Amino acid sequence: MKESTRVRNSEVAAVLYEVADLLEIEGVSFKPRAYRRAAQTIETLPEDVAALYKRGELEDMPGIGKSIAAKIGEIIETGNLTYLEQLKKEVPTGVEDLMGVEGIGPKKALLLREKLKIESVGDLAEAARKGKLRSMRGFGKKTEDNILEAVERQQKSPGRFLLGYILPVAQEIEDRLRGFPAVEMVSLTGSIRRKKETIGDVDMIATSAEPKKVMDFFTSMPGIQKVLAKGVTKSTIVLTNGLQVDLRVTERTQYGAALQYFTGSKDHNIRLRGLAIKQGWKLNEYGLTDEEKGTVIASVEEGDIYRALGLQYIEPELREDRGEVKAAQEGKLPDLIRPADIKGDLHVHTKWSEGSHTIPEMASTAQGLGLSYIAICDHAKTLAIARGLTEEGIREQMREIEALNRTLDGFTVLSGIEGNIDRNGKIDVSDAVLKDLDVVVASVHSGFKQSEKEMTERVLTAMHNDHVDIIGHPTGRILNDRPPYHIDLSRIFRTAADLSVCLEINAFPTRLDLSDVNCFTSREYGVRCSIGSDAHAKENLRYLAYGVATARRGWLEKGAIINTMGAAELTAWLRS
DNA sequence: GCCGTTTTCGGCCCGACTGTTTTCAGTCG
Repeated sequence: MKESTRVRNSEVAAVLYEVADLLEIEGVSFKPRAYRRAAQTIETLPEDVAALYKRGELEDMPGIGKSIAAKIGEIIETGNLTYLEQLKKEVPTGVEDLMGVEGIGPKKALLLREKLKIESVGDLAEAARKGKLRSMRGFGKKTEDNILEAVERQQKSPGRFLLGYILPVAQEIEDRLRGFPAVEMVSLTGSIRRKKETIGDVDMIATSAEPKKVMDFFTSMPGIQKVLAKGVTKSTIVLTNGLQVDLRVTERTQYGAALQYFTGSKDHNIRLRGLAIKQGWKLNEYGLTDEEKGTVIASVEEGDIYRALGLQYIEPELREDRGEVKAAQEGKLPDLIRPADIKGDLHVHTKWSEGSHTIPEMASTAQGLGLSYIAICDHAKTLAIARGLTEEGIREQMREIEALNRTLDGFTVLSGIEGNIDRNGKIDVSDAVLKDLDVVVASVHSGFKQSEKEMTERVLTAMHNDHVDIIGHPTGRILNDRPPYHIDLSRIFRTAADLSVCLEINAFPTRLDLSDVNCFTSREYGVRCSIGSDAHAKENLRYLAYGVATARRGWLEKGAIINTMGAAELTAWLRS
């Protein structure tokens, strides 16, 4: 197959996801889940789906049977899927958009389209303002008001919230609840506990003997824009920044079950329920129970539930139904990297280029965070916009670092650079300078529109430069803003493993690049990664934790991450 | 549409809350 027409795994997955969405609108049961599961399998495939297809091995993959395999074949052969085209014709235009509005599901969306000819969110707001919705069965004045408000919120909303920016906000609410006397235990749950890169809303649970008091407290905290729901055990608020927060209150004896249940993911829970059903048990937010005998098997602590189901404890970051339940059954879960394993930060900017703080300021903040080294990796000359360093500048900075290191105790500053990879794969710093630096990161900062072949060759060329240690933010994506550039990651992974060049897990909240899914597939190749905060100010150094979270979501162990080594061991390894 | 240590057909998670209803459907997670 020609390079230019090669269908990417992500594109095949996207088609399957769309089929799932459309089937869901049509009210078809079970099939949407089947298509989503298949899409997820394709997404996390360590190799090209086309290669698998050619070998006739598609049906060996989890969630892919005869029917979906044939459809994937059609996508690969023709770039199209007639089944999807047909579904698109069946589902009236606009219905998908309408379902994006809070409180509108498939039933209401179809009804609005059918009865009122509403095709867009704009139409919907217009009709609501004119009071046209309340005439329809199942709609009333209240529904109309809520829809209007939901549309307004949606229009103001910045999309999904980035983990790195929203976790501190969520933790503040958590602390506030913890400080309320009627609250016993409190925890974040949902996607924020699983440390997903973006968060739709924040879920939390608390235990209390007086749930009503807790609900009153929760729904009257400062900074609330609207209370969406307030019940005895469950309430939902919207903060002034548009963030939605759900709180569930349970009894202390059911804390573990609630924590497990509300942490999800949905697919992970469905799999667990399946295990429970096989035992003749039932699993819900109140506990794992044997209905026949009327006994509670586990509910107090989360770990009890996994144990009772015959599983190793599964860390929240792994609960995405990517094979973790099977691995836990077999006792083969990875021993995930922990934040405390990280000894240093391998991507730090300073005032020398576009950073806000000096080298000593960054070093002292890092030491305060428990790190024992940082690598100063400012931009080089090509990035004039970021005040990139000339070669003389780099030499001068190296002298400052050397002098600083003589004054530091128990901490080392490594000299480094974030070189720019030009369109031909050349680094904008000469070998003579590169060879004297401790750490060389090389990244793509421009020419994102190159073809996949060009981009891949470009980065491979950079990797073949003997002095390059790390490829920075390897896919160039910016969350909520810029998709990854087209690059053949399987070739990058293979070469990274062959040449012992590391791939960065850039921990900056807008990047998280490599992504969790990329990390997951990289394991198959034996790639080593580095985690770097890409800090542009001392306050950013804490972002390192989000890189660790991404690595954990990608099943990575300590050994896969080079900055779990101490400074001496690391520099020796980089030189070898 | 997939799957299987109850297996090749019959399952596939389940409860809270809202707003509309007069006993429940729709939505959400």
